[in-house]
Amino acid sequence: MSQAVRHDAMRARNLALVLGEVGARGAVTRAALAEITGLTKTTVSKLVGDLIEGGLVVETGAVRDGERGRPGVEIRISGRSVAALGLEVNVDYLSVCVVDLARTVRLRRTQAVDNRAAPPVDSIARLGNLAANVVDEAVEKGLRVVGGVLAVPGPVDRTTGDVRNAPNLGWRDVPLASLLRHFPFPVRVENEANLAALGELWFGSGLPDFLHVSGEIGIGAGLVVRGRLFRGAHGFAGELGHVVVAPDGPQCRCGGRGCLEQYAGQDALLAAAGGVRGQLGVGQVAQRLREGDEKARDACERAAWALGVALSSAINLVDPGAIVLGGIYAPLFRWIGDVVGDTLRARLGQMRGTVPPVIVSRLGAEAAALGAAGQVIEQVMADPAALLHT
Amino acid sequence: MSQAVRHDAMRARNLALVLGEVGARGAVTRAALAEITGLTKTTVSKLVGDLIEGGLVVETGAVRDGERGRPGVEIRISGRSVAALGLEVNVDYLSVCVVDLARTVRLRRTQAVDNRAAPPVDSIARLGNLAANVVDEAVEKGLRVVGGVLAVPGPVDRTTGDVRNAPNLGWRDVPLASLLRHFPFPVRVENEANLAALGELWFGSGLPDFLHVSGEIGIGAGLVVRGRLFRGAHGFAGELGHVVVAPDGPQCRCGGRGCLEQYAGQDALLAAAGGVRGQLGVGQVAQRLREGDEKARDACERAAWALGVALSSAINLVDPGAIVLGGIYAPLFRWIGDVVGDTLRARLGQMRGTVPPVIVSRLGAEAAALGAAGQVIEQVMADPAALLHT
DNA sequence: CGAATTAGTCTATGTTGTGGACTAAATATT
DNA sequence: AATATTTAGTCCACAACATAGACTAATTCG
Repeated sequence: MSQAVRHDAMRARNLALVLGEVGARGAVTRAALAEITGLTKTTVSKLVGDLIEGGLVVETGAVRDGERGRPGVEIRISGRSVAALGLEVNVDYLSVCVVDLARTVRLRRTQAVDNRAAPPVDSIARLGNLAANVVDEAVEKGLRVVGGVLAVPGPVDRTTGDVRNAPNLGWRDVPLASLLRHFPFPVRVENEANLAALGELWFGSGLPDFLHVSGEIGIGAGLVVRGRLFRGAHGFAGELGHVVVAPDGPQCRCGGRGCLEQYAGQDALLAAAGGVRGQLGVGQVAQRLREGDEKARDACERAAWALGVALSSAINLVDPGAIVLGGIYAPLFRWIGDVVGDTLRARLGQMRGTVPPVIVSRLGAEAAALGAAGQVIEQVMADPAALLHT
Repeated sequence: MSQAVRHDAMRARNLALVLGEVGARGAVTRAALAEITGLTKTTVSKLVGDLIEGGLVVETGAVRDGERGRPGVEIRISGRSVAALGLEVNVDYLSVCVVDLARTVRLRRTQAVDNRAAPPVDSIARLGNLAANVVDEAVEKGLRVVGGVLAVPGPVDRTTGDVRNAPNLGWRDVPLASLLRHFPFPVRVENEANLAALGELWFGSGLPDFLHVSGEIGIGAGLVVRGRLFRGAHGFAGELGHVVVAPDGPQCRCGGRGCLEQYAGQDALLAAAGGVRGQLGVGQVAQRLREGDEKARDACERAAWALGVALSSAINLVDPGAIVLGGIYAPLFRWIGDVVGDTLRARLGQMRGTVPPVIVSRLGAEAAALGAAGQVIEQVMADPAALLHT
């Protein structure tokens, strides 16, 4: 519910407005900020003063742009004080990163571990260590880590922050509170597919509207509309893997039949490409494709067709601005992108003038960890006043 | 983009906050409002004073609740001053209504016309007349009509307000500006499925989260999340009719195959129920069903199964809080509701703890016109200051 | 009937943004 | 080279709005 607006809330909003404009434009003078925001020069000066004092922005010297008149002083987001921690547990690796307020990745560590084999407690402890080291390093660099978000591959209970069920990890009711309380700043938990989409938003293509598809063992999707994540009524939106491709298709572990996952999930794709389960990785499939392996090519085509079918349903329902393929689809994009696009055009082209473009994510496995850190940064950008007064 | 907050914006927001609280609770005293909103009694008194002066709320006498202390004076939304016009063009009828700020329907007129047969200009003129009469009557009742929204069955260009293509009506590039400028208040155009969903939100079940399915010739859906309509990147979200049921199913007019519309659209349903096209209405099908007609029953079952399949994809993607069936599915609900529910449970039950309930819309053909008027009311509630200062 | 209690108003005060005057620092003009 | 013009940023008096607490009003309890 929206809250009452008092003087402090007014100030908080205007601070966020100015900070957001600085972030969006990279470097702006106070005078330009006044014109953009509609606030007076006086007010902008005061707001910028507070932001500088809080270390959120810095003056970067006068601009000599050849225009006449006194040159303005450019203001930029400061990357030297506030930072955020991103954490990720996934099936076969752990990853942490520290991102500063200017959205520069300052530190990152990835550790290959089979988290299905290890008990959850061990994985959590290992991640905790990794993160503690990275945070120490960040502090040495003069950064102030103000928050963290942990990405887990499965639905997260939005109220408690616990993981109810992460089938890919084999986790069930894992209480993450112990890990999260380990730090001197708040740490939240969030679904990995959602965070990968946000990673793409803040560190990838820069598009404000898209559906990001994370192909892994399951297939998740994160919908970003006008720069904001769509979560649905309970926070479970984006289960693209169980969208129907063929209602009488192969049995799926979800209880349904013919779900996308059975055609384009990692296991289905690898099996169709001719690997014994667990013996073949996506990297090797890409290698075989480069060598012209027909079985691998057919497997990709089938997966891409199914992905196109499921995405055509998704586009009809949620009308995304673009489709971004990530996860295992990124390395395979050369062999699936066109088939997906063709399938979409065949099913949607007549109805809509334009079909959303299908593009590949340039972010690798770190997408979710980046999105996690980015979410903290976003929170600071949305309410800088919260940081200034404490 | 969020705007700068000045004193007037602060006031505007607090006015909206107070008005919204009055609307949500039906009747509240100033003292209760102060406690609810966190504003001081002084401020609430001033805000309420302005709202009373503007005719948006009224005092309805002291409450004698048996508690000790001075009794408070209850404030309610006033239905006696501000009102909104809802208009709807559909395939076989025109409909207009006037709704007051208390969301009471004050006037409504429906006219059966075959708008496919008539040229668009005639339909528009007829609707204009109908609306002008109703507005006159409203004015006689002392109401001040502050805005209107027109519902059309097809995608609307959000920027110009023109209808690009309404296949069910046979309309193409119909410029509605002439009709819309006819009134001394602004009139916008909006998609009928979206407005039907909003009608359900404000005049129906009262749920804040649901997917409303408008079964007509096409099948549209409107997604409401936390009391707000989800539109997607271009405003074309909710095309449930072209969600894939079977990728190699019957050819659809959209260019795809096996779209939901081919199984559960009005034409498909009536054809399967044994009618020659145009000879049988939904009402008669319901009659036959009551009489135990097997062909009609099988047709409904097949449509319901397909609807369940498509909805399971939709639920996986957008995670709605409930499914509300409207349009032609409302009179047929007795014969399709269970099959839809069973299909959903079979496909989703294992994955999610609970499957969204499938309920029937209690609103009839007026859903969209009500939603249209409701949208104007909502706008007033969201920014009452805009009305007060002019 | 007076004490206690709650509703609502009134007045002085504080916080924030505004608008215009003012100072500062550059380029253009003479 | 000196002066005018232009733009950036600061300063100060003022206005808008919310706050806090005193005050008045209207009720129930004892």
